[in-house]
Amino acid sequence: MKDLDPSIQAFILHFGEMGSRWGINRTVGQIYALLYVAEEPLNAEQITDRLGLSRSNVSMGLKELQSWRLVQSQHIPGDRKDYFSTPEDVLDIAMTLLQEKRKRELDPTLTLLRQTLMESPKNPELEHAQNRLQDMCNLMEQVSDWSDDLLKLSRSDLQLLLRFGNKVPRLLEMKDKLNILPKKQKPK
Amino acid sequence: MKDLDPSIQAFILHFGEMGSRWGINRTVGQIYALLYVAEEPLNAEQITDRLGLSRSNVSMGLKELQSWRLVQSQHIPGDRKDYFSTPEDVLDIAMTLLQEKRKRELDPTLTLLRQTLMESPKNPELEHAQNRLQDMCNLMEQVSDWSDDLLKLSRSDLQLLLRFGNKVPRLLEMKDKLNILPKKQKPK
DNA sequence: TAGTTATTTCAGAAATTACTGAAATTACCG
DNA sequence: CGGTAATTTCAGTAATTTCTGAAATAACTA
Repeated sequence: MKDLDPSIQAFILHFGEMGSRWGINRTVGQIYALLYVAEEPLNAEQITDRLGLSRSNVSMGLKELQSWRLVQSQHIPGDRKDYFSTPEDVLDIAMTLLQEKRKRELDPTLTLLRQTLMESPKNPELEHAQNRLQDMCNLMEQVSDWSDDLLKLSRSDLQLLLRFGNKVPRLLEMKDKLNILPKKQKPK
Repeated sequence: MKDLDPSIQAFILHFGEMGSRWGINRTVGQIYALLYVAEEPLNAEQITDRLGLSRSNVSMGLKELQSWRLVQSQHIPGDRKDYFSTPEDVLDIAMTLLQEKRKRELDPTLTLLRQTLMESPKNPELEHAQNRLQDMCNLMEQVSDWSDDLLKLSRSDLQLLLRFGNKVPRLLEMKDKLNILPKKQKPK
């Protein structure tokens, strides 16, 4: 791993190792980390050199990261190479991650659950199972709706909400007291 | 896979396949799914039989699930075997998951980032990198604090919050208008 | 306690996933 | 177009992870 300060190197290696927990592989984690701290967009060759990976591996890794929308590519006029970079804004990054994770880790299961719950149970054991699936389905739908709503918030509302933290419960109390949100009202 | 209704079988297989995306393996996913829909706690042998896995694999899978606190074991008087089950309440399950995911997927990185940010940058390139890491660190800390607060909520507040969904932004507006939250807690 | 049953461990096998280099494809330029 | 540089694909290999069966350990009972 060439030309990299030890602390940056440590960061890149860490992302590589965490990659497997996060559902990407080591290479992909490293490429992301490198691009994330880079001052300028980098081309595939530069990435290959700095990380000591094969060119083809870098190509595949970049493709993967693009499929997550975590890196973007751009052309620099007068240069044939593709240059890659990560979005500046960490909140944007987090929202993209939320969206992609939901798509990959939640939606498929939600689909299956809804499908399964269409059938009517034929015996007590099945009925119990269906109840369990219904519980899971309900919760996942709520989480899914929540994340939808999050994704629609403006940047400033998002920041506000994040900074709120432990004050959310107090907001909830407030709602009771002030009776602002009608109990059964549909979303507009 | 014996004695299982096709729809339940589909559910178990699906959990097995999703397992790899969720950071557990197929076997662990299947065991969890089976226990989740079971009417009664099951012992390791029953799991082995119904899923067609090796006894040792089931043992390891159960250990893994216990390390996630997603299944609990209990003794049934007069029976030597251990019986395993999942918590009843899906909200409990979700909160456990949140806690464990944070511990495994967020905390280690937060630790590394904080460590790295102790050092002072020696050149412009490093300074840029440190700024990037600082941004990431701040966001992750906010997410971490948020989840802490979530975990402290009562069941009923949690349910309320979940059902809220898209009304959260309205709450945020409200906060401005009503000036309820003390300003002393200015986030740094 | 010895005898029995249940569980865990672990080394090797099997399966899966990641990585590489060579070849094919694409993109660009004159 | 033809030539060149950049990228992607893909078959084979390497590395990693998962799974198994046998052996060791632990838990219980008479």
